Amino acid sequence: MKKNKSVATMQDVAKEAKVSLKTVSRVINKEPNVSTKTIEKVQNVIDAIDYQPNSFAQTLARGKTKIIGLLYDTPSPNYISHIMEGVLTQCYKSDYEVIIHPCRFNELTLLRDVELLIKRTRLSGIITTPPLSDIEDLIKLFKELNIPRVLISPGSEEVDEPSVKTNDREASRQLTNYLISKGHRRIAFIKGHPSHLSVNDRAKGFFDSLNQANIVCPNELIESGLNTYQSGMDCAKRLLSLKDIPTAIFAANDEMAAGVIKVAYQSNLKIPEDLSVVGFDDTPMTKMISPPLSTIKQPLGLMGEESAKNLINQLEGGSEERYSTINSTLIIRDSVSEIEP
Amino acid sequence: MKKNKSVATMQDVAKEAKVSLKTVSRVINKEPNVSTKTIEKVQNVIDAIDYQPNSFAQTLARGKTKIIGLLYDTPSPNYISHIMEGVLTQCYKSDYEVIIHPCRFNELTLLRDVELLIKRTRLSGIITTPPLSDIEDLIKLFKELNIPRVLISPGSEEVDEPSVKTNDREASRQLTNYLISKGHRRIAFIKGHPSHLSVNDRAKGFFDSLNQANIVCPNELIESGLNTYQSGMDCAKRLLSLKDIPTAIFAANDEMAAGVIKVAYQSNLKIPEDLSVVGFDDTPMTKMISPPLSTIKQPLGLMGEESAKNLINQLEGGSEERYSTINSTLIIRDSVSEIEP
DNA sequence: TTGTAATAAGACAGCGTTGTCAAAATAATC
DNA sequence: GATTATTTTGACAACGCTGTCTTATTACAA
Repeated sequence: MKKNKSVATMQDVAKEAKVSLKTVSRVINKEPNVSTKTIEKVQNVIDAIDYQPNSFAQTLARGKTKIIGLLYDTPSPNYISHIMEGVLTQCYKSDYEVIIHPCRFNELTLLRDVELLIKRTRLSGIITTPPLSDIEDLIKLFKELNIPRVLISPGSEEVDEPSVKTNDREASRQLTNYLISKGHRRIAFIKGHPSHLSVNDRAKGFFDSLNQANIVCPNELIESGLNTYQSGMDCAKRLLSLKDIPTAIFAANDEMAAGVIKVAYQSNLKIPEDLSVVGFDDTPMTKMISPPLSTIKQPLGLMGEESAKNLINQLEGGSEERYSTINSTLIIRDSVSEIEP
Repeated sequence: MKKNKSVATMQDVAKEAKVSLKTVSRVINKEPNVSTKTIEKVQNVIDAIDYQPNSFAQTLARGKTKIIGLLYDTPSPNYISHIMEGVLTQCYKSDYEVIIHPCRFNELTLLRDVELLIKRTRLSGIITTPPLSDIEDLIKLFKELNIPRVLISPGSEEVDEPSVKTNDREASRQLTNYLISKGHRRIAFIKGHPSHLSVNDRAKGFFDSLNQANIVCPNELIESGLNTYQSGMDCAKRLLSLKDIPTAIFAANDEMAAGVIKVAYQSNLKIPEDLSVVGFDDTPMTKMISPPLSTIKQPLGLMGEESAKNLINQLEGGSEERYSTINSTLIIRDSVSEIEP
């Protein structure tokens, strides 16, 4: 190939520094047993000619990659881009590359696709986001391929897999407590997408709080949505056509909550005076709608960082905690009113 | 290394099919001059043992990578994730890998960072998003490094670089025309972030329309924001404290438009009855606020696809158009009212 | 048939690293 | 000062593929 214009190679460094190839390699990889004098000499040459090791040659020689795959399936742009941000910064620090891979949740070829991805790019580890974190066959595949992995927010509780979770259930309980503390007793809940197990915790926390306060929630106040704005509207329509409408509605995500608010306005209800609404996720939109929505914020960036840290730790043979939980926080804005009983 | 558990290699295929290494290579790369019989024989073995070529070895041997870098600097999650989606699907088809790389616009190390990225990962091509597409030093760097590239939505008109643009100026003109057609004459404009050249076109189109209609726009009606919700509120406050407030406000992006709406409500103005508002970008939020915002939608996914296509075409020696323009479209919703003069 | 051109298949040397093992240099011991 | 550890360096063969060049095979014409 074009030997002339090409980038500097280890050969060049070795020749210039008058040492062997292997010694340069040692310096680069900070291996022990190199005299400080040699290190300095080599490092100077490296700096001088701006040498960058060829990662492909490294990978080939080492027999293993430094690449992490981030799998996702069309979650909200907000979700994935923040998770990604965290994963990238962490991987960048540890000199790992990241391959972002969109999947189709309910595509038949999902498993094969992922298998090919892993084999083709020789991924050294994988991070999954919901709802992929709950696909049992996928996890089985990872096990078979024996590939290190971290699941972000798996919904099932008994997963014996490295994972990063948030305390959604507890946060959800707190938010419900907050509603109750404001005098609400007739509270409706709109569940999230049935196949997204990870949103289940949100419902659980809701019921935890109600039980604790000895409030019984009639079935008519429980709706099931699809995580979309439209489905939030649909559920709200049913809820608001009840003879005895709820005083507050807790939607399992912000989009659905926004749908609720929309329908409430259409029904000439004022928010929060006539109806309190809360959501979950703290998407940017929550600040911009009227009234600004009270909700729960997941530390997405941190979750991304944490999962990458966890995975890299596995890869480098560390033995830290394989499970971690990060706290979500309540964001109180103006969508809840105090009511007199 | 662990020769036992390892994945299948070209050797294995060659041995099994009783052909030479090179012949297997030919089949894999669909090179000419292989008899159909041999192709079939080899392909069968490949399928049977589920052989996947080692891309690192390929890259090393070929002397060039199939990796594209996508550079971005904290644009809205919505923007980057849709662009990314398009880039990924296109690259996936052509068997390219994508490395997503966040940059810090005004960090001193930006240039060095990018240079290192390129050298370290041996990127074969680069795609930039705004505002990076307008950093002259960055483009100079690309030129020096002689690396193929595509700029998405560069703001400057005279860039002689492969690029993918939208007809923002024209779309903006049309949206303004629409306002005028509804009887508006006193229309305010909130410009975008001064260092994001790409949003300039939006202002230009606005003035195009006004000029065409022989409407003069007093200076007091031109505000300059920072693309954020908060800055939209700030600008709106000034605009709405004028003695003679505008009948319509065109904000250069949706976030700022949302800020305008917020402030208008605070000032007890009804929208669209008392004030019409339009934005730009069609972020998901625009449907959820009240009233749903009229705006302009950029085909982000397509833009991503197009830029990847363009870049890959350069890389593979094709000679198609280096510039392309994709049409943005007007999205008319309920934030504009007709006014009687 | 025989000779020639076209086509198909293979041998072999890299690509730029790292791992293994051996050699050289240095330090430590008696 | 001779001998033995220890540390530091180097030679060389992988890693799994592709490019170049050569050879074997087949097709075609005379």
